[in-house]
Amino acid sequence: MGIHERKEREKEQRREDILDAAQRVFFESGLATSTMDDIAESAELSKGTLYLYYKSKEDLYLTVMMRGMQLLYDAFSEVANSACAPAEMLSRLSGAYLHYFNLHRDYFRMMHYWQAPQFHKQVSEEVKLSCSVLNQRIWDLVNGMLQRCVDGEILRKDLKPAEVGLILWSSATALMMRIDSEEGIWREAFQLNLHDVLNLSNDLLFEAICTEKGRLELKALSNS
Amino acid sequence: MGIHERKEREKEQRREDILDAAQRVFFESGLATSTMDDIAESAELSKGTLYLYYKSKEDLYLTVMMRGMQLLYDAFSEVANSACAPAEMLSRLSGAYLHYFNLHRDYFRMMHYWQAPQFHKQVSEEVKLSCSVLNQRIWDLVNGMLQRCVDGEILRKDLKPAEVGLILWSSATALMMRIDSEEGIWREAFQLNLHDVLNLSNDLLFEAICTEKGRLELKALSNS
DNA sequence: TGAATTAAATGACTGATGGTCATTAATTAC
DNA sequence: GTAATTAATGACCATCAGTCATTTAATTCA
Repeated sequence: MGIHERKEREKEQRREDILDAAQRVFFESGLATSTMDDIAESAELSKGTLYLYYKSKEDLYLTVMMRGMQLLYDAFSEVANSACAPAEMLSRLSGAYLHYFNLHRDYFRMMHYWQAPQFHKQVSEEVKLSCSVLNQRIWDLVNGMLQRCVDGEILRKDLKPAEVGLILWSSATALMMRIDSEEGIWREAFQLNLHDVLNLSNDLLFEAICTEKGRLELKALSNS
Repeated sequence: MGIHERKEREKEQRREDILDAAQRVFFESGLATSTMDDIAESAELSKGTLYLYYKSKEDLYLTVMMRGMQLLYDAFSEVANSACAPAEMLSRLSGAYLHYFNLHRDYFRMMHYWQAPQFHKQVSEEVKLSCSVLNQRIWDLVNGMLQRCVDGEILRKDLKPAEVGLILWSSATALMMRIDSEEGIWREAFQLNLHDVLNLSNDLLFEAICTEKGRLELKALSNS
């Protein structure tokens, strides 16, 4: 009796269709100015139906955001699974995040909301938990890679992998946020190209956290 | 004819009273769950009156936030005006930001909203402009100090002051955001004290952006 | 096949809340 | 003391997230 299974599939499909519609609307208008009626119209469903699949607008927003987190996970995963030396892996990891930012700016932007609970009003515990779990998986993946860099004597042994990851991630993300919302201002007021600043910031930090061996290998990679 | 002036003063006072009330409510509940009725009640005024002084809830929120920006400006200003050597000034500047974060966490938190326009819905152009101007003044102040560090051969000559400022600011702020909302998670999941990570991140960056002279003077300061 | 049952979808409705405006109250001017 | 001006009010409006009684469609089973 495959009817039950077919129905499950259809339900899952509907969930995805709604998410597609929500994504279109949120990408277009942001959280504040998107309405559930807009999303319903875009999905060609009634508003009530949206609520059969998602508990609140904020849950829907964060569920779209999780697609973005999953893409980031996949990108990092590919780096982690590529059989390459630690130094190259570190370089690729950093490159993957930059690539993600340029390619998936909309998802990147949504992640701020997750980071700032003071703007949450109707986020369900389930969705909060799902986000946390996915977030944690990304960090575990990154920390694993960084641990391999420590073991391979690319990163200084006196630094914990999580510590290094957090430092690199923080400075890069904060600069990306600026690029996203204030790139023009910084170019005009201070003659600064924020993409260059981001590269510089990365270079400085790598310089500071790598072993001598790591510095040499990274330099060799960037010259090749 | 002092009546007109007295009225101006009273109006200004009322504006401040409303802002005090808004601050109490926003600090207590955040933007999303605070209501204009709450603020009106806290101010012992009718809701209509609030709108004689502020155009929208979001304007009110950002005006409270600007108090926080002004406090930061004042703190930085004090550092800039203290007659001390560039190295000590740099050290104090960094310390002032950390002190600000610990002392004025509520204001610090509000600043995320300003940084993320995708969550704006009713922010007026006037208030946006005021925020930008104040923001710019802070950056001018910081850049002036950093320029003095370059001139005093504390900071590397090949780095633009604005570049250095942005890099230091970005990494510190992103870590502070984590401390504010996820301190417990990082302590439990990764045995990381985020305050230590923040210090480490600062040390690494200072190491990378200072001249040899600067490194020595900063080390001397931290030992004294 | 068709009546009975279950499941899915609907959209009119409710409640909350940001924002408005005609009216009232208070102050000032003459 | 009265007219004119200014400030404050709160009932009201509009929007929109979220609900639920009803309808529609699909499935079961006699």
